[in-house]
Amino acid sequence: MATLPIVQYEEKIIETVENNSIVVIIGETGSGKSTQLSQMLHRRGYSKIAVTQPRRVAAVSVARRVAQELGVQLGEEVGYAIRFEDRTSRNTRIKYLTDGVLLRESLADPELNDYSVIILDEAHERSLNTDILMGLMKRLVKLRSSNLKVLITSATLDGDKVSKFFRDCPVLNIPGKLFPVEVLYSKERPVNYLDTALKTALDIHVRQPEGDILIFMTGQDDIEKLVSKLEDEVRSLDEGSCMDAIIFPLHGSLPPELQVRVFNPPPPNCRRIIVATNIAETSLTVDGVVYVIDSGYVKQRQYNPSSRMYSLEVVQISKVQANQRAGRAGRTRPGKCYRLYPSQLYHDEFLDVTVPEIQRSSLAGSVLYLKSLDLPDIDILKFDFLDSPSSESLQDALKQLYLIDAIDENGAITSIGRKMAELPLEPSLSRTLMEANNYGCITEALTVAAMLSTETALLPGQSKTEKKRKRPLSNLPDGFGLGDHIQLLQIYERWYQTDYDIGWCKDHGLQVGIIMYSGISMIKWLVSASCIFFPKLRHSGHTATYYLQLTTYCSVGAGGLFVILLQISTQEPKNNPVLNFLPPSKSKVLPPATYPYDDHLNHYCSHLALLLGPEPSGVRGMTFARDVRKQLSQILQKIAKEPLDIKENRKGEEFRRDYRNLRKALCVGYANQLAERKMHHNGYRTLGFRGQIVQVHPSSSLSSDELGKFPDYVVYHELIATPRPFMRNVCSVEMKWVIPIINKLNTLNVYKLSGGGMDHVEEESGIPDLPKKNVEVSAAADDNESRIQAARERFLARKANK
DNA sequence: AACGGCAAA
Repeated sequence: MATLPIVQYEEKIIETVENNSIVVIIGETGSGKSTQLSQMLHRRGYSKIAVTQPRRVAAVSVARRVAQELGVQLGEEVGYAIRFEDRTSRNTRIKYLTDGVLLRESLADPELNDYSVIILDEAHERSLNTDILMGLMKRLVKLRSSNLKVLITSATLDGDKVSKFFRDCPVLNIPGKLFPVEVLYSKERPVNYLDTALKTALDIHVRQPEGDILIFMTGQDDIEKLVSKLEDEVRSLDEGSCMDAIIFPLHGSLPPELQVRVFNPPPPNCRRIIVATNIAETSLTVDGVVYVIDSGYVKQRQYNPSSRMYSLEVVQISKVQANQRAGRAGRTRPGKCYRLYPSQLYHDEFLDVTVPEIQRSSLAGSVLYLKSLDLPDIDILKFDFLDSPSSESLQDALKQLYLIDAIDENGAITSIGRKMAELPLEPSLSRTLMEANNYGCITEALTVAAMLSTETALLPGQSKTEKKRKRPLSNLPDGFGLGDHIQLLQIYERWYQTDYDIGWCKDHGLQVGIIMYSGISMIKWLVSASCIFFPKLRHSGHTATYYLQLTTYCSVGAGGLFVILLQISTQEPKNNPVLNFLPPSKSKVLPPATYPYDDHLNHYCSHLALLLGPEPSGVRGMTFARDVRKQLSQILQKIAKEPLDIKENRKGEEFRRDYRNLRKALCVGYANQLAERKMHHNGYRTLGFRGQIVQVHPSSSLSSDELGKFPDYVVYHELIATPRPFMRNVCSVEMKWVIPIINKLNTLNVYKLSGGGMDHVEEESGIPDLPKKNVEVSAAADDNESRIQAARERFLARKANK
């Protein structure tokens, strides 16, 4: 601890913080900023300190580490708060939280008066939430200049910019504890970066002394190709000519038990070669890496506000990213970084900093959030961001919010919008929930919202053997052909009928997800699943017998958080290492009566977290949906004036063949995401400005009629160009529900929405200096008028046919 | 008939 570089700077840091409201800290990797800054300020007597982290695991593991260093019980003086889990108490003085949680807290108390210090950690990653927080902090220090200190940690290349943003606040540089990394550039950009990476890796393997190799690629496809090529090449090397090599793929859609394999130390005289996405850039740290091969590329999600479409593109990384990648080689000893691009390219073409997420995302949710804060002096279009999103993007957000009644025609937040902002959902889904309450289908709508929040519950398993196996999707409900929202609802209802049986998910090819337990919640789980102590777990009410097996354990993050993965299966495991792993005295019986909690076990478990999941791929599966649903219904109950009729779920009501009320609610909620089928084929045109021609995604459960035609109108959850434009997750709606929305589209006036109509200067000038957008509005209005006419005619024609 | 970088409330 004493060797952390930051310790020498304590006096300087404290002095600067005492004299300034905002301080930027440039803390390189290994400087100890995440664990030490909060403790220094705590020692200095600041009453309550919040430290934000962009990732949940980081918030938990750093808090755990700090509690350990201070010798206190986690959740007392030192605690953390992440979604679904608040481990703090009245005594908590240092609180680690995800930036999303702090944003939620500031909704309840915009001045965040609970805190005397707020530290925004990892601000250089420029996550959407951190950027909004930076804007808010700038205001807050003015309001609370006497009793609030803000610290922002960033990267070398970004520090001056952040300082400038905060009125030239002081910047402190804290060196890191990395070993030197020699950077080698290639002479030119390779034609085929996959082959070049292959050659470079083999060259290192054959010529260079021991040390693991980490290769940064862009995605799963390239990783799998490179892994198999590397395996072939390594196998064909002469026996004994060099050391062995073991090759691991590493990316987010890999099941966690395969992800954590890279943490196992390699056998003697064996080199690990890890082929990874940028998951290894920040989220996972592998010790022992000495050589990094950097392709210079990354896949980025991009939002285009004029087409309202997302795309996933391979782009050049930024200098900050390149340096972060290089740094991965110097964690345990001096290393080397092989950049597969020329040094000139790095200096001349690479952006200093990654394009912030706020400039790459749809902003409807963020704008609604800001509106709901009621900041009196703030015009949303002029909100002071470190990097502003384009005005087109902000206007897009305003239009969307207007269409779903979250703001009125003058851009002011409505009472509906206020309630929507309370829900941790995209605006269209929170609007759907509001409407569903009026139509008596809130129970179902909650489930739909929760299932859509998982994004990946229905994805098939990723491993090759999984792909060969035919997905038994045919056994799953089909949504009666009405669309994916209905199908997701039916799937969840089925799962509910099995009493949330994890085996059922597995049998039906659904992602289960990971449940993260720690501390007391983990002990509770251990007790309830006494299978740890008895290898057989009999699932109550069912005849099947499940077995639990410890598959692996490892430590992640700087705080030394231990993760155990347990696997549930219906096959009897060959061995059960759990019994060996637990302290011998506790490995027999733990009767529920001794809980809470056997001191020894409690102490033991306070340094453990447990990830439980049979075969999750990505963290978000069915268990996540269940957590989200519970959270949403709690929030809804809280903000409702009268008690709501929310049931845990409905059983066996599949006779509701048309789900009319639910689809009606969805139509209102997704008024900004409507599409109309083209006359003569199954393509759709999105309604609203600049209609896009799009197709229903082939994976959709939406079915066509006997003539092979899709419904005339659908709502969609997302537009994605991959690279052809698709609507992902669609639901059939009826024209008569759509007409009021089209009418509303006609009243849309961006000028007024963005507050321009209230701008005195422009009004008094008398010059009708209408922005271009107004021209667009009238053009769109004509367009819509003719479309309504056409729709009416078709409607009447169909009626006449019947 | 497509196919998914990483986060988070």
